[in-house]
Amino acid sequence: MSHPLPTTEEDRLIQPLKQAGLRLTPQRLAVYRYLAGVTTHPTAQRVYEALLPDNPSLSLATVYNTLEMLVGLGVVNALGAAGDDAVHYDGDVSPHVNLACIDCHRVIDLPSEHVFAIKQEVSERSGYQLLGARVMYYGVCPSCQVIRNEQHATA
Amino acid sequence: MSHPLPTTEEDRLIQPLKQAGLRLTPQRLAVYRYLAGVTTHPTAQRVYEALLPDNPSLSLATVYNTLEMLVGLGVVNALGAAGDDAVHYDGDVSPHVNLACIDCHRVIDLPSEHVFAIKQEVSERSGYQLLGARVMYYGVCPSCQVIRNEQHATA
DNA sequence: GAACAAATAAATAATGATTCTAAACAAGGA
DNA sequence: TCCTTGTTTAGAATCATTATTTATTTGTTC
Repeated sequence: MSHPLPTTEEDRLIQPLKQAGLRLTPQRLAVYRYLAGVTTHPTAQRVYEALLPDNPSLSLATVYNTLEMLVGLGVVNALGAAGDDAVHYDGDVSPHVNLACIDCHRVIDLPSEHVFAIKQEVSERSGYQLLGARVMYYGVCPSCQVIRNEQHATA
Repeated sequence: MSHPLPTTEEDRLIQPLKQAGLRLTPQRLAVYRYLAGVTTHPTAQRVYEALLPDNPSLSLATVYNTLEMLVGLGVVNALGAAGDDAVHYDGDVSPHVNLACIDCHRVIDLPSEHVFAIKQEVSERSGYQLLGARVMYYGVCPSCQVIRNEQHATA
């Protein structure tokens, strides 16, 4: 082939895997593809449920292991819990802000020019070997604010 | 008294408590004071252990309840886990960056001009009622990088 | 200041997300 | 093919966190 192939999810996963001496397995690809293809910020349980129909033999432990590995490779971010007590993951590792609602436990993205600057700041000054980021603000989303007000009025 | 009192930890806790209709108890003050007076980012368990000598009747459940409340009041930030699976808390709610090491699970602070800008950006654009922030980068700290290299050399 | 009511803390049990363990499986090299 | 190594699976175990129940404290009213 004389022209460059477009970058696929597969490509973005294979390189870091090789570099770490790890194999590309169907399970790993499936987990990564799912996270990369979705704009939500699912928990391990949700990833498992989403993949189960097409991967009937998939184990929840594998999802946990794979997510941990992907975080270690830096191709997925671990955002931590969002009011619930399950870790949410983000397949988008480009600098952006996450917003979590502590009532409905949903997490959304928010573009921001300044996160680029922070990332540079950190990687230059810290001496850390950076793996990922967790730029998350938490609070009550507009629709849950409405619900809270209704309940307050009722009570 | 004709001159203004200096702001103490107590003051910064009492106002939000009153506004929420909650009482100031010795336990709540102790937890808040500890977090506000420390530059580390302890877990609930650590807070409990630190306070136990002076508060022999303190219960771990109370620490959890209190921390959750303080987060809800916005006077403490919940940073999420740092490679371990325990939530770390930050008594410093002023905008700054946290850096977590996934090997030793320590979390440190890093000043940053840009976090101020992000916070404003988010609170203006999001429509969320913001309670706290979690601006955390994770990776391997310099001393744990050394340890990793040693192990690699040995193995 | 005693007696009541509401809020809070304590102790402990229960939950459930995550991790560990052991066994089966797959891939690659001699 | 056989062996070695890495990976997945299934289920048991762990342990941070939450819920529950009871006792204590606090604030209030007479």
